[in-house]
Amino acid sequence: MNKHILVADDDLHIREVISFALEKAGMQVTLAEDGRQAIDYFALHSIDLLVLDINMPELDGLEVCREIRKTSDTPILFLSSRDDEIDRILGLEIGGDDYVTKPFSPRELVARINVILKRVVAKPAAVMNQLQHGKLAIHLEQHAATWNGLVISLTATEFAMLQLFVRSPQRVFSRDSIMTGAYNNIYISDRTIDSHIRHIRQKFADAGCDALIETVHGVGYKLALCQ
Amino acid sequence: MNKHILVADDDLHIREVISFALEKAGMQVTLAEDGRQAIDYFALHSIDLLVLDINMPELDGLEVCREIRKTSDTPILFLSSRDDEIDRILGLEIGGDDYVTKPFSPRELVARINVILKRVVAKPAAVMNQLQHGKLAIHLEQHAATWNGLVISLTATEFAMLQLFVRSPQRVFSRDSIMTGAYNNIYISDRTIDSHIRHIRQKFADAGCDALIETVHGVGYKLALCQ
DNA sequence: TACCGCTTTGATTACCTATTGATAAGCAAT
DNA sequence: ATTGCTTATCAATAGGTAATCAAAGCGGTA
Repeated sequence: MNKHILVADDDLHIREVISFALEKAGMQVTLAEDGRQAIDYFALHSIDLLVLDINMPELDGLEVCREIRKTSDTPILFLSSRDDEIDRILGLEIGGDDYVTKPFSPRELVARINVILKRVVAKPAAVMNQLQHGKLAIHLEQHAATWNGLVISLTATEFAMLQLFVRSPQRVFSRDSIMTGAYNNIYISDRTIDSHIRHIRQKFADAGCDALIETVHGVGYKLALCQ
Repeated sequence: MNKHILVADDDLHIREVISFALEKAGMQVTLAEDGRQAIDYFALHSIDLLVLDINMPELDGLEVCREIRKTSDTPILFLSSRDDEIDRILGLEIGGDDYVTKPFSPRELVARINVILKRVVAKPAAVMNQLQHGKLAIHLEQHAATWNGLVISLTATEFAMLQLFVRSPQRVFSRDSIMTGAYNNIYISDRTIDSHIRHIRQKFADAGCDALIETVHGVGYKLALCQ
């Protein structure tokens, strides 16, 4: 259960301080003197978290991170000496999880490591329950649509039809397939479909959106690009 | 109560880092992958604060802010990658409340968010057990509701139903889901639900609150925005 | 037991939506 | 331009849903 932390720093004193603090916090610590050692050790051991100094000769922390990230999502915490060094640590290319600037308090380092480690087992954040198509959004739970942030109230049937369109944005729906998809295959007149289309168009036009639904002559209707 | 934060960033890793940090700080977090999603989500949910990445494809954070500001004063905190972007943000017409430059420490972000939130509502941390939605408050321990400070006495069933609504504002509840959520899945007539809705509406109307619960024809009922 | 307040329900009315046919407008090929 | 077909529009109707109310059922209390 006690976590295995791999620490890479070229400064012996720092290594000692960190090692002492982490072991005191019940973690298993492995120390690397440079990036090369860290990468090699990582390849053959199961590590729960890496602590990487950015400023190391030869292979610096960022490069180590890049290398690690090719094969692993193991959390990485960076140590940096100056603020300007830490460009994009938390950003896209690198993929760090947090950073600490030197000088740091060992206690803070431990605290931050614990935070990151807890995250691994934490629940994923709530998923946004909406379908998106350009400026159009379908809010399933709220049973409502928005266009460019404007709420557009739809009746149950209109909502079902629009939802059908958004779920297959580029597809052309014949009136028959609308009957099957938005209703339960009940037969209704083609005029009924037209009528609902008209109402939907009207409501969106009122919100400033012309041309949400396009007519494909002789075939049916489809959702426009509507960006 | 626990605040609802909407975070928009196109970088998955950043979203994860932020989401974890904020949830750990007791906030409710919703993640958006782009500005469009954020705007549309915002339209139908009560959000206490937005975190917007400035650098997003399509609709960037500044544009999102501009859009939001047309209708709302909800605090906005920007994430920016470069310092030179920041001058414009704070100075000009945009209307952001703070900014954080990447890379940032999650802890710093939380701290700044808390500062902003406290500025908006300087409230004592005493009363914990209540749900809030605009002027409506559900006092769980007292088993009572208040609207705009006025106490509204509710029966047990009415209280259970209203609580269900407040826990998911703007969500549409079918009569069935009300039975499941507010009762214990016991079958009762649809008229019973109507009746309780009527009583709740009546009591709030007496307190000066019309349109607390909206009817979604053919679907069910939902709590109005009601700010 | 009788009372009282809350819950439940059926009946009635009011309201809203869906549907449709008629008519006008639009499109495409001759 | 004409013709034949497809789509748009509209208003009226049918059908379904919600609001309201009164009365009955239920459970606790005096």
